[in-house]
Amino acid sequence: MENYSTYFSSSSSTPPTSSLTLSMADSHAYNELQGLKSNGFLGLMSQMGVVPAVSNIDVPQSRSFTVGSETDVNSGKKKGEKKIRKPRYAFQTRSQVDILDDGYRWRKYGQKAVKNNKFPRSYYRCTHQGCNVKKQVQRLTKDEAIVVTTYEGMHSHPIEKSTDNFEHILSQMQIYTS
DNA sequence: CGAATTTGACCTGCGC
DNA sequence: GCGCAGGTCAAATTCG
Repeated sequence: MENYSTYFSSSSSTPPTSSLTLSMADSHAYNELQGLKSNGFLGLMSQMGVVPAVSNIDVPQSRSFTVGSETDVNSGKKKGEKKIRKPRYAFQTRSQVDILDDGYRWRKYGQKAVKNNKFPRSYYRCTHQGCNVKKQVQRLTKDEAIVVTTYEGMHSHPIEKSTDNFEHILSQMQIYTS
């Protein structure tokens, strides 16, 4: 069921916010694309010459995106290891479905309703062992056609499914890099 | 039968 | 210190 794509073609009467809006959380600290070279989805984008950009995501409530801070989930007691920065990459995608299959296998582990959003936010985790990549999918309450997918972490394993399909989808999308 | 989803509870950080 | 909001866990349930 590859229901995504579709909307990307209708670029005629759609505002700049439509299509795909690529944005990086906290470019300030991660503009070096550490490890972004060839890691599945993100790597794919860098191959296409996509440059991380900010200021594309227009979030009225900054609460929605806690960017600029390490998502260290170490509760209270941390092992005192090196500060592992946790970059998060947000993607605004115009799609009618929430599930944007990027080739990896995700297991949903939670769903919460956001305060200023009438739509719930879904939390996914990569099912690969040792792969702690997380992603959360959220829909904008203003434009329910916009789905924001936030990736957290990097995959350290090959994609399980054929990327060809996704590449094809990407080719249909317009990526704004400002 | 195993894997993935669902859903409420629980935990933690932050603001007041 | 309390309450709110976001994030995660885990048991039960459903699906393939």
